[in-house]
Amino acid sequence: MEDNSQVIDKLKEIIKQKGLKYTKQREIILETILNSEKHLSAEELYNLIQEKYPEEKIGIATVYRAVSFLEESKLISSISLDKDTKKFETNFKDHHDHLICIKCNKIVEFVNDKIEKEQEKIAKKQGFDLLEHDMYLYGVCKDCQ
Amino acid sequence: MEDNSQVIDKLKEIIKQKGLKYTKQREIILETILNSEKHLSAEELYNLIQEKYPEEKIGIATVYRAVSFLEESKLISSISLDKDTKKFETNFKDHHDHLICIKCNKIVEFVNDKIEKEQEKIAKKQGFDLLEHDMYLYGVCKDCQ
DNA sequence: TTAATAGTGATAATGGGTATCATTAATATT
DNA sequence: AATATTAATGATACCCATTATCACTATTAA
Repeated sequence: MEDNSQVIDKLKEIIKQKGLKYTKQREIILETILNSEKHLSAEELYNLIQEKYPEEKIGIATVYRAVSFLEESKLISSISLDKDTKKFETNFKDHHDHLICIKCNKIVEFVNDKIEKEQEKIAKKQGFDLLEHDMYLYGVCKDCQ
Repeated sequence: MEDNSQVIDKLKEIIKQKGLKYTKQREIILETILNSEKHLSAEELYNLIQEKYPEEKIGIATVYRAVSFLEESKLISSISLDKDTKKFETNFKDHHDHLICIKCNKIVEFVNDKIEKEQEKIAKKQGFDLLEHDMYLYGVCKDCQ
């Protein structure tokens, strides 16, 4: 996948720049996140990898370590809702915001130009050069009402 | 404190309406949250209460139960950042969003009606009943550019 | 090829949060 | 006011996601 290899190159850069070591495990873990349509918990990542790369035997501790490293390196982000464990997604999808059901934790992603423009205005008015933002809307979805 | 007693009245109402029982413990826990300037974890709440109400002996389990009940009742909210445990604050402060400078960490609070209305629309379109939201804008402030 | 050491896998340990249960206390009824 | 009902509490055992430990492996630089 064209896009993935660019992100993986970033990982290589970061690792080299920090004087660390590039491992197959980190690559597989990052790639699995890149290929996923949805947010994945450490546990889900672990299971997915066992299915998809049965010849590798990546331990759950390595998954936790990698995910922590990748987040620190700003290649992925996490959200943690309620009693659920933390879930991860790549930072290299098109930008989107989140609408989250507080009952079933379903996540709907969306983009809204009006809001984006308004944010830009707010920042400008305060003299800020706007770089990015996070927006989470919390509510109850149709199924859970 | 004038304000607190109004919120405590709400608690009494909710409890009566649900056919539950009003206890000193829940009142103390809610009051402690209302009086705090900052977000408190269950542990911090427990310690604060032991200091401030040494004659009471409120168990940590009761703190967890109360906090969970209060959040469900929409009297308080929680956030959980990073590896931190969940922290609670009253819902009876003014709502605001955050504009944050990534260089000097300055935080500017703001409210924007247009965005609030747009959020409501987005949620409605997806069939969600919107309850609350978090919005963080990240950028570089004038002084740091 | 070798040396140095970061990374890994297995698993023990940790700790925040929950379940259990005997006891206490709030409410409704008499 | 006394009583019956049952929700709430405190103490603590328990659970389970995450982290720490440690012997071993694999990557990098020389």
